[in-house]
Amino acid sequence: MPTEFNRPLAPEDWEIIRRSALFSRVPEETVRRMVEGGVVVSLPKNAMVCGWGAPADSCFIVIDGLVKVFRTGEDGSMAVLAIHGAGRALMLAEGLNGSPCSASVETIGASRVLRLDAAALRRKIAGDGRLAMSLLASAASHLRMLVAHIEELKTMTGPARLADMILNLAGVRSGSAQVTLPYEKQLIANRLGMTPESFSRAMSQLKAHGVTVSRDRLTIRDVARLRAFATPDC
Amino acid sequence: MPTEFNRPLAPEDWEIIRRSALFSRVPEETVRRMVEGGVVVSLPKNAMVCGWGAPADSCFIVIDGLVKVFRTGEDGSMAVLAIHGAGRALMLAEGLNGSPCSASVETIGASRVLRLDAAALRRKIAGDGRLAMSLLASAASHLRMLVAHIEELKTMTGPARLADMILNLAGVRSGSAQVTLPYEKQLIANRLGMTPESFSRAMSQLKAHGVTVSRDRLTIRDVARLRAFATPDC
DNA sequence: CGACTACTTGAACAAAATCAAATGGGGTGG
DNA sequence: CCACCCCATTTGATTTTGTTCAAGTAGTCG
Repeated sequence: MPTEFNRPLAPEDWEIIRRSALFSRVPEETVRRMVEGGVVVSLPKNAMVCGWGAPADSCFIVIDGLVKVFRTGEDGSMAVLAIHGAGRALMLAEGLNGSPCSASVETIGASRVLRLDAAALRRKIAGDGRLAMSLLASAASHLRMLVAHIEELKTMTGPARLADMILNLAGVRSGSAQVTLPYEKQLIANRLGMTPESFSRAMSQLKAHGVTVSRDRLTIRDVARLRAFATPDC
Repeated sequence: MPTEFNRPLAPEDWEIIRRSALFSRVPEETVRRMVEGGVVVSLPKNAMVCGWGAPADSCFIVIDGLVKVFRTGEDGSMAVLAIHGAGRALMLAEGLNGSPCSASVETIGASRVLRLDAAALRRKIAGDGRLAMSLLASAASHLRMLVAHIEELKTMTGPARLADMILNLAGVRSGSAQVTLPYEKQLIANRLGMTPESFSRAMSQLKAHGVTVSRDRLTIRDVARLRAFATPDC
């Protein structure tokens, strides 16, 4: 368990938060009030941010690095629910109504997160409808992500899910593209709901659809073609 | 498309909403303000409440009956995300921040829902921190449900998911129990992420673990034994 | 009674997990 | 600098799981 280093919010961290998707449409003054009193926590790789079932007395905002949100079964199996980077909130809904953490969170690389006291946040919201609204918006986007995740799991095959993820990473509509896998393949595999072996085979299949792989760098020859494979109909 | 019958909120409907899990911990006056101006809509079976992608200018609360929340793929495939009964909110997060509906909702039997104007609700929240907090709590519970759903899909086999669902319906820790399936098996199958055929076979497997089936009535000989099958470890 | 729908069952097939064994870097200690 | 080890990844063979297609049963509603 390596040491964690804490300090108050520095200007460059403030900029990251200010610009994040979560707050980009919220008045600056409102954001400032929300993060007031927060502490920046620096964490090494594989550090636990919070554990399932624990009281969520803090909320977090990722400033830097990547974290995985996951559940573990009694048998030690793990299901990755999401992987979050800068600007994403963690344990927001839980912290705000005093419920226990619904999942565990760990860093997957050296990261910095802003820790906010849940009780203080609650007080601020009670007095600021605008802040409440922006947090509700955050919850809504979180919900949409989970819903999309479930839909994927229920309706797409493994290789299709992988293709879909790669296309999202590429973020391009047509032509060719270069993508770098943002983290270990094992983790991606779990996030996509498959074993590392299946992941590897799925990747092989994509080679037949214009994807070349070298290490963690992918080249998509024709984005439209790959999309046609990921979403056969429509 | 059969007619829908609308009328203002009657006292008996008020009681249902007042007592629902969503509002049971919220001050009565707050709840009253929230549902003020709402309209009760009576819907027949298989009526659409709202469709994916449409602007969510209304939020709903189920008063009576059951609705399914689902997504459809471009190819017509359907993925049931949840099935909700009395007291559950629909399109709450979406309505509150003006985003489009993230899923479709249809009744699966004659139902009544309370329709609330999203813009009006938004205004009320901005002025009432307590109301905001209770809605945030609702969003949180919704999140937890989806997270649990994803975990199930990723870590349990079909029969285990079915067993788990039955145990939840029974709501008993030990001994024996009687359960009535609350809706069509096809729908349950989809909700559990499998085909009707697989559902049927899964049910057969459970017979070997002390479950007898007759129509939509199940008898669990020993709850603990079934639980051991659903959650092999721990 | 007959048509319809929901459900069940069977057989063949497809997808993914599992078990087992290679491959291949990257980093460490010598 | 090099040999070696550790770990992630890949590949192969096999088994489990679940889907698909097809046929049959049963209850329901006209």
